[in-house]
Amino acid sequence: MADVVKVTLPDGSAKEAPRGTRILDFVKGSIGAGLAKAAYFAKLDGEPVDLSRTLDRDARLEVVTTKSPEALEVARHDAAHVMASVVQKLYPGTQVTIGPSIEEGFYYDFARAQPFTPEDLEAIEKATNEAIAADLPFVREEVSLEEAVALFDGLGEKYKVEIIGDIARKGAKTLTLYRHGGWVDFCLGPHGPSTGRIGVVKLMSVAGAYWRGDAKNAMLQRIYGTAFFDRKALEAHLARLEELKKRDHRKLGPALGLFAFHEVAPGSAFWLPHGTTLYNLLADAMRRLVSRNGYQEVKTPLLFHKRLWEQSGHWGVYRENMFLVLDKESDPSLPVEERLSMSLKPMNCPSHYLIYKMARRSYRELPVRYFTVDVLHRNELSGSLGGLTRVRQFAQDDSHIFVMESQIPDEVERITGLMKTVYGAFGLEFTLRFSTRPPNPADRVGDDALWDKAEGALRAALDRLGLPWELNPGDGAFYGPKIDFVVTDSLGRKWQTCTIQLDYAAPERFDLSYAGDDNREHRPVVIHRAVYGSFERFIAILTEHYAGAFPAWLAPVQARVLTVSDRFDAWGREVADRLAAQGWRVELDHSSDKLGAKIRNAQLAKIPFALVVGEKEVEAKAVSPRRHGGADLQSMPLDAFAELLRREATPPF
RNA sequence: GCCGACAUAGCUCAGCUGGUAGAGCAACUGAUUCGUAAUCAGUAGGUCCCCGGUUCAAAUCCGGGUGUCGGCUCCA
Repeated sequence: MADVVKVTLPDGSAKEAPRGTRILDFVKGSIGAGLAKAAYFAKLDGEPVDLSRTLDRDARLEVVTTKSPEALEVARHDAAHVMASVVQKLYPGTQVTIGPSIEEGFYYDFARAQPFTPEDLEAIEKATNEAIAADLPFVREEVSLEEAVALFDGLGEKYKVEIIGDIARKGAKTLTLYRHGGWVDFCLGPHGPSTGRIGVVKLMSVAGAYWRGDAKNAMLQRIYGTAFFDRKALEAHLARLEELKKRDHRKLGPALGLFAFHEVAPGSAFWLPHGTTLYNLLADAMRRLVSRNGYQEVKTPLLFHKRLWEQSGHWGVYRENMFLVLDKESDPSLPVEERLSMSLKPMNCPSHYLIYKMARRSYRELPVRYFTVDVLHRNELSGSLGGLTRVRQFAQDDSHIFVMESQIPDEVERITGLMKTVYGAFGLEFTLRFSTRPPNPADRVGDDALWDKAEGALRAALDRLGLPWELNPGDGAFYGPKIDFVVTDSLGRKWQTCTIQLDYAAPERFDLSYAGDDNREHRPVVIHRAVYGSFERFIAILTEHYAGAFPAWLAPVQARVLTVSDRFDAWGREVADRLAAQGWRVELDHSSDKLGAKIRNAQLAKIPFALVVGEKEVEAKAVSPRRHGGADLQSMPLDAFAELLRREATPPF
């Protein structure tokens, strides 16, 4: 066996090193001191490893420096370890569980009878940063599972012992320990070289979290934090959080008169005049779009007898989420549970199936596309309600499309076309995620042949679209595979909005059929789809995306006329009236405020156009528009402004 | 639902260890008639989330409830 190993670098060049050389020493000696200083961890043949590991075989070596997002991810995991060590020092008797790095930071779950207070958090943060300053090396050690159990059992860490049991069941024989200072935890690694390299840690919040996320398990204390290599990056992150807070639809919605909540109706919004305008504009635009695309709008009952839900299967699996209603003519001697035999609909699908069944269908009329904007109710857990994104009452731009199997690819393409039109109009990027059958056959209906067919059809449709998509194996609905649209807003946040779901099960349950060209009965396939998703959630996304400054076509008030003084109110009034008569949404500010104040108020109300009217404008029968955001347009005749509105404020679809 | 925090005027917030509730903005009234992000003065506005308890006395302390917010596996 040669006592040198060949190390291939990312640029393709190869170097030799004595077998057993530490990666960090190799980098320092054979590549450069600068890289060694910036290095955080490394990859050997693509596998992440500590810099303290040795080169024992020929391998490709990639050095990951603190410039890489991957290094930050590792550093945050390092930070979780350091914080946990500090917590155990400060609060003896606290047990550790898990502490992963997450998208914007890290968390660590602790088992401790007493919750952490905000003051505790401050103390922990301070001590964590002190431990970082102490620059303790992370030391890796591999031990047998028996040794590990003995170690953690001895420390009284019963959650850790439980995790080791899981690891043993997965077939592992050894465990890697990481120590810093006198503290020890186990994890896959890698870690950075030492605590000092982490940078700066900021603790964000405490929260309860169930062990393994299951409400049946013990409640743990979770501490969320984040870490950055330098303070500046941390401050940028905190500034971004501030910006998010400013854009929060829960704040902007009531402030702009869009919607409000009241404690007598948790989870159900009151739509105020401006919000109702916005809601209706979105609904009207969608109605026009779908009616041009072969959809038929229908309205169905809100209240149904439970027999419908028994047939659809909801009564078994979804009953917890439905609002049940007492049938007062039911037998009073029956238990209340049985008298609650009516329910508010949580979904539109079954009623669309019933409409489909109200006539005998021919292959000639497929695809049949029903569209409904009706109020739906779902009884979400009180603790999960929040703003417009998690509500109990909402409406979807919901459709169910009945197709022959051969029509699936065309129909999916057609639906995706709608998505492109709509999301393009809002400047929202989206990516596609294809979810396939749940892995456990017990969690799905239909045999493998059916699933093969359904997945094949969706995949074929995806390929034809030519849009990039990623696979999300095993995440399909129990009745069929689906395509999810993940939208990215102006702040880079991702939202799962609409889905296209193939459903082979519902046609069976409801015995749906159509007469084919062979004059025999066939089963159609149902496609569930929504473009906005729910109006409530979509308005929340748009509000934050636009920071409340909606484009002119959507703005509840499109223009506000500002008179320079009340000598010009008559022309101001006429401007407002004439624009309103043409269907534009206009207000007049004839208060005795000075122009500067009127401008300011119009800006704060995020109205797209402020129309200044003074002496010049009266003489010229003109207005001087000023865009939200400050751009001052030249004075123009009123008709020219109306033309500008026609160009900019007409719904794009 | 569970864990934690919070709840004072329309909004943003102050109100110390218990002693008759305050500011700014908004609103209203008056004056001002003004050219691109705040004119001045005055007036009014409160079930201190709700229900109990302790106390001579509760926004404040205690208990219960409601609502809101942060969370409740991105799995060593």
